[in-house]
Amino acid sequence: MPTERPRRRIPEATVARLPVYLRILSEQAEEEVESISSDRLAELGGVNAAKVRKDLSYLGSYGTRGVGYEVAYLVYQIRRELGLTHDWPVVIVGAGNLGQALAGYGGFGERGFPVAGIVDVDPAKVGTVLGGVRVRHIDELSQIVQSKRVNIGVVATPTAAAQDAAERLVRAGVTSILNFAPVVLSVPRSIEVRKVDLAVELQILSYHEQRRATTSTLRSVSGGVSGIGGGGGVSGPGGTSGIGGTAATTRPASA
Amino acid sequence: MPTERPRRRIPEATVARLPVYLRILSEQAEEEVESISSDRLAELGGVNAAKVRKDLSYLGSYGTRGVGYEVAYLVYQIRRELGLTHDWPVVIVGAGNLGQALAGYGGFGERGFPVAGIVDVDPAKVGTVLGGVRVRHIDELSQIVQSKRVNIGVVATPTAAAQDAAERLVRAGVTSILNFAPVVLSVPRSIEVRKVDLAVELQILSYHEQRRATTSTLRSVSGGVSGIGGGGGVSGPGGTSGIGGTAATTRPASA
DNA sequence: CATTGTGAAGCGTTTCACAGCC
DNA sequence: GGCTGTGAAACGCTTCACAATG
Repeated sequence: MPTERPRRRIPEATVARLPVYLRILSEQAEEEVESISSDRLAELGGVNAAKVRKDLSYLGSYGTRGVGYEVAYLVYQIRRELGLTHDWPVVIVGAGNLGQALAGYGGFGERGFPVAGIVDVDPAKVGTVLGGVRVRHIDELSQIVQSKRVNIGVVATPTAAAQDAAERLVRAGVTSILNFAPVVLSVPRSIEVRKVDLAVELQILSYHEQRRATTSTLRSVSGGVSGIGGGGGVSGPGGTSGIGGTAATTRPASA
Repeated sequence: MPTERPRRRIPEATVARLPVYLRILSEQAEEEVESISSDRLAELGGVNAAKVRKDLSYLGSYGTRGVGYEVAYLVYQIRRELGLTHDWPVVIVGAGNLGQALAGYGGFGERGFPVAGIVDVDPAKVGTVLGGVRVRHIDELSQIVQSKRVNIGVVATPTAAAQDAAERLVRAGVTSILNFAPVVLSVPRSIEVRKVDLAVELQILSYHEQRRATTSTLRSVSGGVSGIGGGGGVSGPGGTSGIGGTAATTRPASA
């Protein structure tokens, strides 16, 4: 049993799906499922089975032909590959609506990302407690990052303050940033940035809604919606769904 | 001046970037900038200039060679293409931490997505007011969707309740869903679903952090971080940044 | 014989490079 | 001269199809 690290560079698209497999596999493990086929995993994840196999193949060959994958082992391998063998404390900048929600949302800590601290510029907010974490002043950012060994920062400030927040995070020593503000952050190339823009997501939906209305002007206003919750199929109309962020073209499995 | 609708199908990747251009262009318009080149727009958006030009070309040929694009006109074209010529009221299911933050976050309404309603199963939450909107019981969902002509629903429930929420939304007549719960929703193919999973984003960052640690064990602990905020360059190390969700390979412009 | 693992084909996206135009 | 618009090349991701195999 070789515990060697896979040398290959894993494609970004695959990296983005591994967390989804991981969640599904963890659920299966809880339900005492010991083995799973690529077909089943694909069904649960709303993806193509070939994609699942290719994705998993980047981790190494951990399946058994004719049988499937051992759930527990796969969970272990994915965790290792994603660097989830230990916790990654995060620091949140901005204790507004969003920052509060993030701090209060238990799912972060549960999934291995405990909130090491939350900071704000506004002295009025300092001292209040959110999700068990006391809000501290932004000047204490460096100290928090250093003492708690934080690598990941979350920007949850208003748009105007986001760039400054990012710069402070970088100066404090953070190397990855999750940005919720609708701006493109300017940071050194060595810093990994991911952006989540809620308005953009809605605007993409708006595009499809608009298209629906334009493409075929004739259409029964609330056509055949039903047949929900049946099998395991998933997904939007050749659009984006469970896995794959922006460019997943998913089709239901239809067992 | 042809106001004809572009016939071409716009690639999904482009659709995902148009909102970003739109935001930048709107900002430029506010600063009284009348004309902009693909180079400048690329710089501000953290993308390649060729990509900007190709993206905009799908809208039609609205630029002027040797000059650039007229900001106001481009704003108008992108809005039209994205279906943002009118508002899209949204309904939020789930008045927990996240639902509250979303309702309280003014940015939604400002960007053309007013919160038409927020519902919850918990009677204790019904009646409370969030961001100016009173929480109503989930049984009133259909009525809200019908009377306010809502097309877009937001799932902000705990994981366990998400599938039910989605089914209710679909039954109520919603045709697009923005899902914040970490599950793959099973809905009819005709429904457009987009998913935002905060834990997944963090896990992707974790992967890169882990990789950083593994790839080259020798490295100055807090190497050359500086040179921030200088020009207009952007982006991560060949990874994801401003534009492009999952698969943007951005490189700074370095004027 | 069911299911994995994977070359190879297919497809969508990005980038290049330059002709076309103001 | 500067900048757009776009074929064509390059790239990465997805899907197919089937040989390999427990």
